[in-house]
Amino acid sequence: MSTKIPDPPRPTDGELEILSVLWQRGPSTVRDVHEAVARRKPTQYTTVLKILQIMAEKRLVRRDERQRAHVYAAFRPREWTQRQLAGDLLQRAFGGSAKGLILGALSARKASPEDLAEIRGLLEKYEKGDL
Amino acid sequence: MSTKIPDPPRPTDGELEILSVLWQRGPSTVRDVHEAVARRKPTQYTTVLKILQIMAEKRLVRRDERQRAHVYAAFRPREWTQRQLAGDLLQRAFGGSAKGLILGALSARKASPEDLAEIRGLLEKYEKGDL
DNA sequence: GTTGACAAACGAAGCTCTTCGTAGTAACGT
DNA sequence: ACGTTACTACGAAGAGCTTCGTTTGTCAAC
Repeated sequence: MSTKIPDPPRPTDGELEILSVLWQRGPSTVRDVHEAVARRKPTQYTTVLKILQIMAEKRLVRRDERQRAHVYAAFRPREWTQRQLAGDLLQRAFGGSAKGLILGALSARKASPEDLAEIRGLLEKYEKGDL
Repeated sequence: MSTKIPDPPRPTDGELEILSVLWQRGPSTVRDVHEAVARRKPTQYTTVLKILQIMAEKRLVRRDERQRAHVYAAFRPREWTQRQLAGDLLQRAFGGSAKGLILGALSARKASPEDLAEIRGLLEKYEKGDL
């Protein structure tokens, strides 16, 4: 019998910013995260710490307390959370129409030819059911 | 010289729910919106009213007060807001990678063959710069 | 005009998110 | 041992979102 782990809630803006750092850096101390965050936005060390603590309660991150400087890591893989967020927005703002969301994504930001090629690849994979 | 209208802020969850109703129904009274919302989630009339009032302040909706029952309408076209939301999530959660967002959208929700065909159409249009 | 209905407006409470100051605590160098 | 540094923990304030009860205003019918 497996321990049931409820899905974590949708991360807030601040939490997502921190998750992005963890996705990029891998398991990190508060100091690491703070440095990364503060580079883009003046932020207090304890603010980052507090958010990370709350995220740990919410199971958005996992905390390793074996060292004095605790090490935090994203609880779910990046892809999992991203899929969650995409699906959530899809549902809430696009009435479930993937077409609409993709149109929005394409028009909101320039995609390179390489991106487009990759996207085509995704479509083919998807049609074959490989996704 | 045109009067500058600042972009409205990103709608909250509750606001987006109401926007969806307005997108679907077009300009509506509070009563109309409330009926639509209450069908999916027990909600008080005055709650919907309050949120609509706040949305009017934020310029998320426009209010026509000529009738006793004020008529509310989305301030920006649906497509505009959707593009905004897609771009925002793209930036915040996918590091600007449209590929990632599209992958997320596809894997989060089943897309029909017709959808896929339309998406291909979008890609072609996009490559031609028609978007 | 008084009453009844329906609508907007107001005010407050509860909650979450964010932020920061401060206090406590463990490790380290001298 | 002592003071300094680095880190966690705690508490509270401020803002925004949501919710709802209550009040105010308007209109029409009698």
